[in-house]
Amino acid sequence: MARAKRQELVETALELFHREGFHATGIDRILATAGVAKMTLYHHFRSKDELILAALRLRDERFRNEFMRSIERKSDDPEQRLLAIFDVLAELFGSGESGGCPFINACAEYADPDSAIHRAAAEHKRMVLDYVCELATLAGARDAVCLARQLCILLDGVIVTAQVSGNADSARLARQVAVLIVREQLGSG
Amino acid sequence: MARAKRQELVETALELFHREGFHATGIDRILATAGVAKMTLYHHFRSKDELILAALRLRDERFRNEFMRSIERKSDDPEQRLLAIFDVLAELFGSGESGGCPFINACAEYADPDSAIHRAAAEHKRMVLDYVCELATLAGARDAVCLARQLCILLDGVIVTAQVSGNADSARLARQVAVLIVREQLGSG
DNA sequence: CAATGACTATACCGATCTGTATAGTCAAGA
DNA sequence: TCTTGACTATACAGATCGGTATAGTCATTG
Repeated sequence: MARAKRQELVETALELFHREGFHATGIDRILATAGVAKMTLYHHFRSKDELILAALRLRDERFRNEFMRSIERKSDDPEQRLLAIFDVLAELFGSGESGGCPFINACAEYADPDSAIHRAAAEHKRMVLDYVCELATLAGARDAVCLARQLCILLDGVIVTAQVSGNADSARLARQVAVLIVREQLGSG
Repeated sequence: MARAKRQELVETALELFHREGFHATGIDRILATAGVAKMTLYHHFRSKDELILAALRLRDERFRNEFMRSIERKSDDPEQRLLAIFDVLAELFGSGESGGCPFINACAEYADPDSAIHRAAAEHKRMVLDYVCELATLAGARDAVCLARQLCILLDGVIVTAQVSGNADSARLARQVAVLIVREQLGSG
C-alpha cells in the first residue's frame, strides 16, 4: 500500500499532539515514533501545520463517527438520544480518555480565529452542533437550534472540566441539566 | 520601587502567554516587550515555568477579584447572583475579551495533571467553584455542591464556545439553562 | 526494460530556544 | 561612606526547532 507511511505519520502525530501539545511536539519526535524518514513527511505535507490539519481531520472523522454510532446504539428515541450524549461522555471518561478535546486544545495554541488550524477546530464544533441540532429537530424541540447550542455548551463544559480538574462524573451532572432543558423544550414530563 | 521590573515582567508575560500561547511565546519576546534584561528575569525567577506560574497567579487574583465584585454589584440576592454569573460573562465577551481562559489553555499545553502548571489551573477552577458553592449555599440550594458544579460546567462551556466558535451570545443561552437548574434546586418559581 | 514515485539516510541550514557567564551601573539604606 | 541588590548589556552555550539538499533504494506498473 502506497499511503501506509502517510497514515502512520498522521496517527502518530495525532496521538503525540494530543498528549504533549502542538508546539511542544517536534517534527523529529513524530518521525522517530512513527519510524518514518523526514523527507517522507515533507513529501506528503508541505509543513508541520499541514500535518496538524491532517491529524485534526482524522480526529474529526473518527470522533464524530464513533460519537454518533455510540449515541444511536443507546436508543432509537430522539429525545433519549439527546440525553445519551452525556452517557457516551461518561463512558469515554470512565475508560481513561481525559486528555481533553484536541480541537479545544488547538484553539488554545492557535488563538487567531483566522488561522487554518483554529478554523478547522471551529468547523468540527459546528458539525457536532449540526448533528445535535438534527437530533433536537427529530425530537420535536420548539427551538432546536437553541436547545442544541445549550447542549453543546454543556458538552464542552464537561470535556474541559474533566481535563482540568480530572472530574470524571461531571458527565452525570451535565446529564441532569440536559434532562431539564430537554423536558422544557418538549413541553411535557 | 524595587519590584517594579518584576511586576512589568509578569504583566507582559501574562498578556503574551494569553495571546500567543505558552510554548509559542519565547523568553526573549517577553523581555523585549517588557523592556527588561534577561538577567533580571532569571534574578526573579528560576525558570520560564516559574514565570508562567507567577503569571497564572496574577491572573487568578485579578480574575476572581473582578468576577466576584462584578457579580456582587449586580444584585444582593444570592439567587440572582447565581444567574449574574452569566450576565458578567456576557459583558466580558461583549467588551472584546474572547481569547479563552488562560487556565484552560494552560491545561491544553501542560496535560500532565501532576505538573505544577496544570495543578495551578485546577486550583484556580476549584476556587471559582468554591465561590459559586458559597453563593448556592446562601441561596438555599438543596444540594449546593451539585448546583455549583453544574453552573461551573456551564461557565467553562460558555468560555470555550466563545473562544472556539467566536460565539458571544452563548452566555445568554447558558443563563437560560441556569435559570432552570437554579429554580429546580430552590424548589419554587 | 524503463520509468515512476514512495521511501530512506545523512548531512546540513539558519533560526530560535532556555539558560548561564561575565562584567558593570546605579540608587537606597545602614 | 560602604555595601547591598536590583538592574543592564553582551556574549555565549548547547539543544532543538522547522525545513532543505543530495543521493540513493526498492517495488510497482506501463
